[in-house]
Amino acid sequence: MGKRASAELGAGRADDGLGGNGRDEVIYRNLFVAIVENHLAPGTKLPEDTLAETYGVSRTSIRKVLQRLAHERLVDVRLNRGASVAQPSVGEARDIFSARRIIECGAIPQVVAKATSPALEALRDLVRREHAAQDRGDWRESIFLSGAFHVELMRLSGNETLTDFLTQLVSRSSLVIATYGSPQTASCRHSEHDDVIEIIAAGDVEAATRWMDRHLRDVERSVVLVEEEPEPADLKKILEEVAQRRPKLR
Amino acid sequence: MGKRASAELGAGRADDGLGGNGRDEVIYRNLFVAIVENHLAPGTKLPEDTLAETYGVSRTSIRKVLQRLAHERLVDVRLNRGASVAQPSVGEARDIFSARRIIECGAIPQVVAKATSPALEALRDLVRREHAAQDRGDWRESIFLSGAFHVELMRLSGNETLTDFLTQLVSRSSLVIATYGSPQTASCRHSEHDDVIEIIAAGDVEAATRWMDRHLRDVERSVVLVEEEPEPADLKKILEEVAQRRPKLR
DNA sequence: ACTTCATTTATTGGATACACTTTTATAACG
DNA sequence: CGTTATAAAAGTGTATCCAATAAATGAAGT
Repeated sequence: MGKRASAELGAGRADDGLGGNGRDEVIYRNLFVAIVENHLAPGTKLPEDTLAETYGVSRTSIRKVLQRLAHERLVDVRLNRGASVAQPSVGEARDIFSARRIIECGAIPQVVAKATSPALEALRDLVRREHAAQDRGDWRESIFLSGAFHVELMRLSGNETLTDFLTQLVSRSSLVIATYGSPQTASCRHSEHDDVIEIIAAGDVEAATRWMDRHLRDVERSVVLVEEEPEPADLKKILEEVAQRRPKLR
Repeated sequence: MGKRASAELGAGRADDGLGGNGRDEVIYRNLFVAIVENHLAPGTKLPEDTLAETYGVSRTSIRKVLQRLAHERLVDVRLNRGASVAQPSVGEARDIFSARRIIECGAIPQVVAKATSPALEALRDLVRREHAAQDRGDWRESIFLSGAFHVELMRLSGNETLTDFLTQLVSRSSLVIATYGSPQTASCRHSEHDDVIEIIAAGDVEAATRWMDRHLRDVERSVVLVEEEPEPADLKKILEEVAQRRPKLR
């Protein structure tokens, strides 16, 4: 895993309005990256004791971090049942992408208006790194940088509130990608990010908006696809079926 | 203060993905309403001990609630300095209203598409209550219900994620109104909420979008107005001026 | 009298301890 | 052999305790 690009994907600012103490900020970022880059699969339990030992702090600090991640909907916390990596439902996934279309397209005018040359160059660099990651087959980094691109684009609008919202939507998108959709599906094709930079540089609001809408619909279509059953897991039945196919243990 | 309308203004759902235990959920809602209805002025310190005694729980639970409110940007938490009711900056205020325009206008198509008769009737009832509060001069309830209207309108879209975002934006708007802007300015005039219901009932997406944009710009203009200085509080000067006006103590 | 420095007080950050709930393991029973 | 009941284990929820930091008070010096 190369040098981290956490800075770009926000993950909450250093001073975030919360009382981030530096130490638990590090813990937060670690968990955040672990979840968003899919090192921790959706549904994975996150026991407080384990995390506390891992990071050499007490459960108190861990709980704070988990609460924060829960509020960002990256983990589920159920009463007396602890925290686990969130598993977005299909409906949730649709909401997320719908929200992204509305917000990212809606902010395009301000993004175009405030886009400066150096800012665009920074975006180009981000895309370069994204392509590099893709070429070397590092799909985790690739997805990560792809998300960072969208967030940084939004940051150009100068609207911190919207940027925070989008940061959350983008990280949740990563969870959606991890839950539904095959790895290569999401990361490989959609790297037309170069295009939109030039459209924005040209100052064409209409075209940029249309591009963004199409782009997001493409990503969504390539991922959500199947409405799968809630999976109460007829474990018994499944095992019986398998057993019938292989009547004896060889 | 009449029966509360907390349900409408969200304030986080009962099961919110966090481990809301019922007890601290009550505490959260209390504080939430107190802040949004401006019973607690922006900048008010919120000492943990005081709150703990008030609600008869330990500081631990209070801290959890404060963290949550901090994440929703209704309180500021600074390291080793505790929590206080947030004071949105002018820039923040602008961002909030800008975000609201993008999100609320952007969601109009889905709102119109999914609006049902009973849903619209519920909205009309909300407006009736808003007018009632206005007529009796209860500007707190009035502002509260006005916000609830926007949130409930968004809820019609069926997009929970966007509804959550808007809930946060609306409550922060209340803080902005409390910080800048005179009470009657904000609550009195803008009760054209009836109009948009009929436009939506008629299914006119274009008109509804235009209405919403104009409405939100009106609200913003009536509130933010002045870019005021950071107020390092020339306490001394102020007191001297007062002293000069009243040279002797009676 | 005003400023500066030291001490005291108040308040927060974080760790530990204990009560309670859920889950797992074990044993008794059908 | 499978099912249910009981007991142990693991894990979470909350309160309390101690250390660290910031605010407030008071003293000394200019």
